[in-house]
Amino acid sequence: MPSSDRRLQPRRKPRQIRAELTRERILIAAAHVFTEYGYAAGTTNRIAERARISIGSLYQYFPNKDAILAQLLIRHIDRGTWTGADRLDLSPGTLRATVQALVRDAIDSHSEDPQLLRIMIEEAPLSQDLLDAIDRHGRIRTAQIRDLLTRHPDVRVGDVGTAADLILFTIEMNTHKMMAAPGSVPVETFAAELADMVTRYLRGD
Amino acid sequence: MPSSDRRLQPRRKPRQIRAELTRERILIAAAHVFTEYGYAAGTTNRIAERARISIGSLYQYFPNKDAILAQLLIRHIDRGTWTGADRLDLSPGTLRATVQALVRDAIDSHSEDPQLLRIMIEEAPLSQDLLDAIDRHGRIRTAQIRDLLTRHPDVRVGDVGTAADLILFTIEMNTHKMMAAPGSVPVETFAAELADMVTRYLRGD
DNA sequence: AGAATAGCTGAGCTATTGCTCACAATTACG
DNA sequence: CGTAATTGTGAGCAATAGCTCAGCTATTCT
Repeated sequence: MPSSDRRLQPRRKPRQIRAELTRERILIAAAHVFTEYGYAAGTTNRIAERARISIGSLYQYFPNKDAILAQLLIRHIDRGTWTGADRLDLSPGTLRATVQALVRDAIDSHSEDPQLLRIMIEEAPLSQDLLDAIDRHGRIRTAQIRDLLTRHPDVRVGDVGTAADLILFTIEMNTHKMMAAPGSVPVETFAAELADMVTRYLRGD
Repeated sequence: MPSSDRRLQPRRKPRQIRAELTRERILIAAAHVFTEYGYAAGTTNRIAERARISIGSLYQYFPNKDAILAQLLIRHIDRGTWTGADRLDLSPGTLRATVQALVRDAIDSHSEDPQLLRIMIEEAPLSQDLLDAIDRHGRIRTAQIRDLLTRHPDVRVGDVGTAADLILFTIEMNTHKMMAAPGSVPVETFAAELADMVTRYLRGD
């Protein structure tokens, strides 16, 4: 599934180890700079400075600023610390535990660098390709959850598709908020309440 | 509670009707331009052009670009089509209806211009004053909901404060998503499921 | 070693943006 | 009227951004 957007492709493929290292330093620096300054104020010159390479080098591996952030986001999506839905427990009486596993997954995927993730999602001007990639990822997850809801004996909701959308988004956003603005409520407490809400919903009274 | 941030105050107070009209045209144009181009690409010159006034006039009523968007957001907050919590039904067996009223409020406050609201919240560099205003508004709502949860006979949750935070945010974000990306699911269906989820949570099994 | 290739540099070009200011036009008011 | 106050104008300034390119250095290959 190759990206069709030329504007996100590097102009040169690194052929030496040195080059690969430079590319990596750029990405690491970019993550730091975006986190610290946000996307708009995270200039390419600042990234190059932080990576201790010249601005010219940066533009040998990334055709433009967007491509740098795109690469970071792609990596985050691909890494996907996602508990395969098929590995989740489907026996009766375990719905609560199943939901808790979902919540934990969400927390895990946010705990690495919540600030950067927030910037990538909220501030960045995402290209159509990126949006497609995110969408694809979302569809896969939704399908998995829908399948899980269909097969779990304790689940009683009207439309499984709607329910899957609803709980995925709810878990995602609440986790996102919790990680981005920490301190207001203990993580464990909030996670437990969140799991409660979803569980009670799925059990259908 | 006057704003202390000088950078958001207009430099001149309009004294003639003509001036008031100009100010209004700027705000209307800004709403359109921000909606169409986003915040970063919605330049002040574009706003002036659309309002059919000169860029100089724009800067007589707003000290900078941020102030324009701040004014739009303030207005949205102040308008607040908010069903007073005290007007909500607290008699037993009506929890479902009460929650539905909350969901409807959220939908109403988003339906006017969801795209603009998204931009204001997600793209704009909000000043501390703005953030404070939003925070204040949020606290008031949270307090109202907490009060409601405490007094409603059908509500059975552990910590009322956490529950209030959780359901307000969940309703807000799900509504936000539904209005911003329309078409995927019928609004009524989604709203009903959302209300179901919250209701079942609050009833505590 | 020497040529060829790959990688790196950074001054500065081009484009754009938020915003100013000297001035003109309009309105208020005696 | 005539004068002062208010409102409106828009060329252009200063700052900053993304990005290029001519030339340098490092590595690889024969």
